[in-house]
Amino acid sequence: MSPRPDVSDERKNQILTAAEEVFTEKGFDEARMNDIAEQTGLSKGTLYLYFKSKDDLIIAILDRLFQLEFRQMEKLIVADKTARACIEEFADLATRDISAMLRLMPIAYEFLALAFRNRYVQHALKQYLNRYLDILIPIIQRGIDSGEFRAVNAREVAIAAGAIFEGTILLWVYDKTAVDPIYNIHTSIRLLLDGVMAP
Amino acid sequence: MSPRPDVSDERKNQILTAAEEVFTEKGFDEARMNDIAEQTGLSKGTLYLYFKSKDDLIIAILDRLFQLEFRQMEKLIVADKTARACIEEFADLATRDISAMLRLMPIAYEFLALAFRNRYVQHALKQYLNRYLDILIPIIQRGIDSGEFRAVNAREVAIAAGAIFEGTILLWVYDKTAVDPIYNIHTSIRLLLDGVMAP
DNA sequence: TATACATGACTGACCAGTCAGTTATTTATA
DNA sequence: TATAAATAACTGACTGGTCAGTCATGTATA
Repeated sequence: MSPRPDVSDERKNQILTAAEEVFTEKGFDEARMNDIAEQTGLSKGTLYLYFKSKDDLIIAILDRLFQLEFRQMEKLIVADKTARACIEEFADLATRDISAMLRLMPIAYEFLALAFRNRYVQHALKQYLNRYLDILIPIIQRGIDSGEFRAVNAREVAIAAGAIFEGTILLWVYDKTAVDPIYNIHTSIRLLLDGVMAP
Repeated sequence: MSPRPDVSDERKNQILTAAEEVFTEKGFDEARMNDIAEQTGLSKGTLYLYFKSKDDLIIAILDRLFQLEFRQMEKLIVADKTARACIEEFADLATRDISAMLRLMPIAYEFLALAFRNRYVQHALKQYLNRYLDILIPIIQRGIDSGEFRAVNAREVAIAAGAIFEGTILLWVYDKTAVDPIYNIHTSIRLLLDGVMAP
């Protein structure tokens, strides 16, 4: 028997949550390992018991973030709904926990910048987009086949919808007073769908 | 008379161009002032004759970037065209020099991340969005008033178009093989416009 | 000769990562 | 029950490398 219960999973998550907070506030480079240690209530040495480097910690945050996103996507229930209703529900789902998401945008854009130089980050983002397309394209195709939608290209529509989602948040970063992510994502998706509906 | 001709404007631009290159490749934090000096063919000390700090240099790059963008926007000629044609020309214009733009995306996303912590960057991005909206909203409104478009909200359409533009490039960063910025921006804008046209 | 322009070795602050030492908890033994 | 042994968990002062920014010293041109 171990002389003490294993707390490593708990500690790892505790550290990741603290790191997320500190990185969000200061950025990857301005954040000090000491800041993160302080935020957890642990010492700097302890961080290195659970993560072998600062970079390792950053990558672990990326992984946890995408796990969450994927779990979110899987909540979509397709059964007996119109394609339009499915896509609108998808938008609902995506905007449901938006305040938690928006909080993490400083990190998200650092990851996007990192993607140009870091293969692992690059691969994670690629996976994310393709997982999204694999869900949305069949729904749109079903809408086309059933005559609900015009004979558009399903992939092009899926990319347009994805661009609206990501782009609206980006515009919100440009000016938080000019754009309301939830509202504008919904109105934009509706305009797009209007352009796709069969006459 | 000065003992030598004033080269400071030329030097500044030379340094900015070199810095842009190095920052694009390595990111703001991994880039060394020595790297930039080497890229210009000047010495590190000389950089500090023209820019008082690394941060100052980064901000100067931001300023030059937006100057260029604004000059690009002003090329749009509105006279005697349908609103739809105007918006499509706007998309043409925006995608014309896209390869130069895409090259700078690593920097662009670093600026977006910076915007959360740096007031100056924040203000520059805000200006940019609002300048864009000030151009596009009147065009769309004109389309509505003339009966070319349905009675939609001009601002919502402008934001949707902006989101498509910015979001498509973002999706391209996610996966450069899955998205073709020029092609997908055009198809998406067209789908949106289809949704806006009067029946 | 006067001076704008340029240099690059140098410095000092900074910080990721280390490690010798400490503390806390459980188990084994008497 | 008391004590000792075992070890997981944790600590924080320290180190070595790094790099932005400086400045004493050139150099070329009017």
